[in-house]
Amino acid sequence: MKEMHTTYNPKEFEDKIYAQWTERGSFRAEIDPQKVPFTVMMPPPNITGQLHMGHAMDETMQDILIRFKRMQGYCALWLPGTDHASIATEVKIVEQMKREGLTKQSLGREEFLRRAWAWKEQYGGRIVEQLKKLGSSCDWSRLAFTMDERCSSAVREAFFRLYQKGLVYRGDRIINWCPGCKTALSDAEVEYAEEAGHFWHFSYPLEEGGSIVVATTRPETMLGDTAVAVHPSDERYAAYIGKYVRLPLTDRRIPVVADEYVDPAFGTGAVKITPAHDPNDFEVGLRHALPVIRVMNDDGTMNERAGVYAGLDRYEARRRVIADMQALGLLVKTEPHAHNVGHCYRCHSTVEPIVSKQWFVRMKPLAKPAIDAVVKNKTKFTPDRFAKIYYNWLENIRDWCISRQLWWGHRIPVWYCDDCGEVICTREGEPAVCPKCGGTHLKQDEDVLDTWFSSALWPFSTLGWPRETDDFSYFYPTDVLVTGYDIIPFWVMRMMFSGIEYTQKVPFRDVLIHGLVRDEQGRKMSKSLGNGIDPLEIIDRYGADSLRLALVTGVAPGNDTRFTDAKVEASRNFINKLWNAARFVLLNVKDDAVPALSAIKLQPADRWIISRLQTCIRECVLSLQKFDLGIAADKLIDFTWNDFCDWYIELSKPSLYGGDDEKRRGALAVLVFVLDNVLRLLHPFIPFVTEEIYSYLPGEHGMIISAEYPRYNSKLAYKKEAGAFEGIIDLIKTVRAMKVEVNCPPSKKVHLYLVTDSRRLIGANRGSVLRLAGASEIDFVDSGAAAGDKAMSRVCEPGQIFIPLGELIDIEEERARLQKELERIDGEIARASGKLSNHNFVAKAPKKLVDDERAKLEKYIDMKTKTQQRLAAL
RNA sequence: GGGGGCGUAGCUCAGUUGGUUAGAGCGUUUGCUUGACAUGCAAGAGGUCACAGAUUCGAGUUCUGUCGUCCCCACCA
Repeated sequence: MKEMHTTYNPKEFEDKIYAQWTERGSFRAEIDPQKVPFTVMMPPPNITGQLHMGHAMDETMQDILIRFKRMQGYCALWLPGTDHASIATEVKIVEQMKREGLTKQSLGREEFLRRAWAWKEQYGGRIVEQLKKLGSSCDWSRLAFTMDERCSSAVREAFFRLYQKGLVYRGDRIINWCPGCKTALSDAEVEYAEEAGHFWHFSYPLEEGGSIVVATTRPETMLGDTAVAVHPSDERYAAYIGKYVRLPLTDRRIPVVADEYVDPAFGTGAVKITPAHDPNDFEVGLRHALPVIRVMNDDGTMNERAGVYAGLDRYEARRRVIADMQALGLLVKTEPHAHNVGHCYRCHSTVEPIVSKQWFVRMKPLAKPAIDAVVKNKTKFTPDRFAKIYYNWLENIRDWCISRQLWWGHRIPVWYCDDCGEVICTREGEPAVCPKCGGTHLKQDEDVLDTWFSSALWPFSTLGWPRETDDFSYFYPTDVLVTGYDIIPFWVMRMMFSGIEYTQKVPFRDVLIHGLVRDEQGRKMSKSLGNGIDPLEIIDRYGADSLRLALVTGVAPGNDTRFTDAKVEASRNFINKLWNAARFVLLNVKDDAVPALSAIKLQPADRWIISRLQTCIRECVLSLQKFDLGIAADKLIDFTWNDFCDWYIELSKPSLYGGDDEKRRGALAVLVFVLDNVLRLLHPFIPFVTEEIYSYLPGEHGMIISAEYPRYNSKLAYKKEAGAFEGIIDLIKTVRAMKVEVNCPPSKKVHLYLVTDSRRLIGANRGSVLRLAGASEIDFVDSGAAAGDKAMSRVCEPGQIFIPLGELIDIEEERARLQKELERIDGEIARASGKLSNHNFVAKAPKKLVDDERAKLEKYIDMKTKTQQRLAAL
């Protein structure tokens, strides 16, 4: 039999084991009608991305669930993939081209796309390799990409269906325009941040004399003003309604209109209306049939409609407008004003609301069924409070702008007829002839779709939809989606309504939401702060298992967590403990044949640990089923370290070294049995080290990844025996504490005198008690007198302990200690009898609770008597 | 303006449907080269569960309010 290394060194086996899993196809989900499928779709990381802690946590949680279900016998599919990340990737490629002195325009669309694909080939696989280092057991044979053929045909089909149903439309609307990326953005892609700005009050002269003062934070937009609005019931301005204003800096004549939108209490109570550059103004403009004058170009400079300001950057234009207004004596005042400014989530440029012709998805009809599905519990959020956030989004949703003025992405499958203007959307192929006029001058829409349009189809596009593939019919709908709360609006919500709309089924039954991984000080990890911790570096230092465990312990679903080296070290220490426990077991096994559990006579300690194991299995499986990964991990660590290592292994030593071969073989059988269970229980959390240790276990067995997950076995619960055995543990702990109290060195053996009813049980565990309590002899006596006058005493679960300590003990100190103990016992008696004298408690509380309380009271009364006797004897 | 989280040991956090003496890791105190492990072992110290009410036989847990703190959404120019 091969021997384990003396120290836990993950580097020696993690890569090797991953290769073994891959070679054996352990991750591959083969459709099996006999099995129940369990499917998880990996949130596809961006091809531009590098693995960060957020991914590491997300992947770890998914891998835990997948490995757990796989071991439970499900046909577990974890489907991996990457996202083309339209805007993020295009930004990177443009940057790269810029360094070479190239632009999109100079290169042309075709050449640009060729470079983009080359870029994808070069970097798109990087994150996939990083995922493997974590131990992710995904089915790489099904690796998907949002722009591969499968996903692209799903996008085409989805768009076509929406078009047929009139759920997509093209129109001029105010959208968020990013002058940096030169594309439209959806509402979700804008991030707001408070900035110190100014509020400029401008005086607009009325045609008939007098003036009206408006306030603005974006003076340059006044060049596109087409009205001034006041509240209809605002008396101050009642006389001006219907009159005209001469818009300064231009020669335009614009009306004063009345609109409910204006808040008379804010600012001057008069608002300049710029329909082309403000969403609210746009609405006002529609109500009053105002012209829409767009004064800005796509790159953030002013256009020819801005007159003398044409060609200036928006901020330069702002300065000039202010200066010119001041020169005209029309700048009434400037006041500081903090306001929220929208920024592009990719390049962080200040976003401009601009009127523009874009494609939109009509959201109202899609949102309703998506809300209902969660209300009706077809899809369940964990923790469920996130359902509220989901509702909140969907209930207030506006139409989704899906066109992007980019090249990298799914081109909008719409053609325009140059001859008659007909708009053509086809299910597949490229139309050659206009169905309306027969013309052949057809041009495809220049724009691509929002990246999230294809991600929204992820749970089924990856399985072959719209074709009725075997994968699709077997694995869909998926079971659980694991993701962070920050992308509920981007992704979760959109998958929900898309899944329901296209497949008539919710795309997943559960959504497990986790929080953010923060740095040691609780700050969000970010590139700009430079406070990100590289998971790969942590893996290099501690191994993937330690990282994984650190990411799930002490974490509650949905809550943010801080990542610290100390946490990884704690996990590493645990794994080291497990490693050494295994080493202990296996060193003792040597080349012996280990008997089956059923073939040996179980000792009390054996039944105790086996019973504790059953409890652990039950609680662990229950927690995993509820997605309480942190709790499950805690229970496993606690059982392994405390019950198994600190108690059972120590308890087994007298059997192993006592010279009784039957006992030795019995202890070995139990040690191997428990170790085997512990490894399988822990495998989803720390797959590498459990696989490695498993390979050293005696007997014929395959790999742990395909082993069965432990199941609770009521026949092995041994409730009564295990309960009784707790008394032995209490006895040992009490003796240990007694020795420490009097500074008796652990190496000095003491003589125990016990007054107890549990002579048989203690007798059966005599060796363990002597060894673990550090005692030389045990005598069962009827009273403490046998221990002599100068003895100390304590009451424990099985009875009363006396230890004659001769000169080692100070009578006065012991008396004081007993006095203190008596006070504590009195407190307990008061508490218990108080509870029991409460008629309501006795009458209304469950019977078991009342009985327990009575038993406790009796125990304390007994303890009090014994302690008092001891005090008197001193 | 709307919604949500958090406030528990020195620090970071768990705490399942209300029910023994409120837990863990780290830190800390004392002792220990105990035939797997000092990445360890044993024994400890350390908590008015933010505050005030309410419900209940019983509240860290449920409800109401207050304070502090963080986040998301909306975006009154």
